[in-house]
Amino acid sequence: MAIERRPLREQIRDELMDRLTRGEFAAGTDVNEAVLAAELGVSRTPLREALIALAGEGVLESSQGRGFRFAPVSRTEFRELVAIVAALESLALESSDPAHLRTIAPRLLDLAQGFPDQVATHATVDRRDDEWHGLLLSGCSNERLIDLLTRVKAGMRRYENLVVAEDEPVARESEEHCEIARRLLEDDLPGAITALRANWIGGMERMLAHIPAE
Amino acid sequence: MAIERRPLREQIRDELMDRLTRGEFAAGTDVNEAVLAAELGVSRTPLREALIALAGEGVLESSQGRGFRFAPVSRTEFRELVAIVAALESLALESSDPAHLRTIAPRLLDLAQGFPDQVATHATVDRRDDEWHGLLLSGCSNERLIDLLTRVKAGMRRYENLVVAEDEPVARESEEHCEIARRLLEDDLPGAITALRANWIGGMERMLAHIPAE
DNA sequence: ACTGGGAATTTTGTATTCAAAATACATAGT
DNA sequence: ACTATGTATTTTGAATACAAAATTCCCAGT
Repeated sequence: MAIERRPLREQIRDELMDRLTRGEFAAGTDVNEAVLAAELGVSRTPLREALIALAGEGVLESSQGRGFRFAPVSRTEFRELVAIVAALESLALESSDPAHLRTIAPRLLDLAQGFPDQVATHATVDRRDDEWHGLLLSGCSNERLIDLLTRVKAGMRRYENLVVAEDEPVARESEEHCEIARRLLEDDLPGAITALRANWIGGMERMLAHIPAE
Repeated sequence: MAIERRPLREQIRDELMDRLTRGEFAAGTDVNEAVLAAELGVSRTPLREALIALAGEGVLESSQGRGFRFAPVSRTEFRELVAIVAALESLALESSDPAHLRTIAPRLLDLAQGFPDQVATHATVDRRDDEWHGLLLSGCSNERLIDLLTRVKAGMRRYENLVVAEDEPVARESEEHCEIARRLLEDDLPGAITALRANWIGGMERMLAHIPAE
């Protein structure tokens, strides 16, 4: 077994993202470095390094002398982020190998239809969604693009746990994914991209209902 | 006069980007933290914070125990970055207020035609180009997008000083900018976007000639 | 001459300390 | 009672100190 040795700052970053996804940090609240460092069992140095990395992704904000705070959420910013992700995923799809897309299309369709269970925690829905989009983009060889997408999506993570209960949205999302997969099956890349955009815009509007007006 | 007080890490980051743009750091070379910190007259702590921020932008890479190094250049990565920037600027243009675009179009045209001086250092050409694109995107209200573009472009900065001498490219660039401006004057947003994409792709190909095969 | 092993040295990663802001608190004055 | 001002406390920002790798260099052995 290859023992893994990653810098503490990266482990901390991941741990913080995990906690953020679990909704442990309220948007807009300050980070107390000493307290958080103690809680994680590390010193402030690597913690601050992790905080700076997260600030670069838009997860945190910082101001002179006042330290870091979890970035507040806003409808405007959410719309901005969705527009960016939609454009980037479109680019990723556009620059994917068509042959590969055809290969994964059936699996995408399966995944989209496959889990019709109504009872699903919000976290699992999101995880499944991430997985689906991950597969969709698996044929994109633009590494910087994939990297960028990952980071921008990290910046959106804090919006995920704003939605408390899911019901109709799951079905819609699933239907939209099917639509995209079907387009890919038919080798209709432009159609797939349009459907993908619609999926993001639609998901955004469904989500917006849960975000308080700023 | 309001005295400015910015964190050291940000000043260091800017200084490093400046030096990088001036070509003081060769791609692929290691950063010696102690030496660089001494040179800048700061301690390693804020320097490392700046390095981590720059690593998040792709300017630097890091690996466990081996510290930071300036990211090597590659034709592949350059193509990836250009594709990303082209897509993001397209989105920015697309989501700009058409009225505002019409307003700035004459100025864009002026700027594009205005400086036909053959003798221009590489740095001034780049600065002028940045300025032009900055004006082009000045009507984009998507702050996160502008932010992201700035960061991705920062990651491209190290490619700029690979070009040693300019000659024909300047004229081409200028001509392409005119084309974009003219489209905007005619309220032809889709046409402007297409021209913008062509501008990026064209600039990329001109640049690629100067990047050694990996 | 070349390879392998093992100190010595350098360099990074993390913790701790120190200094300077910012915040909270208390007290005096109105 | 409220504001203002000065002081204590907390918290961040930066520097230093320490520990753990990684690298270098040297020498023995083949």
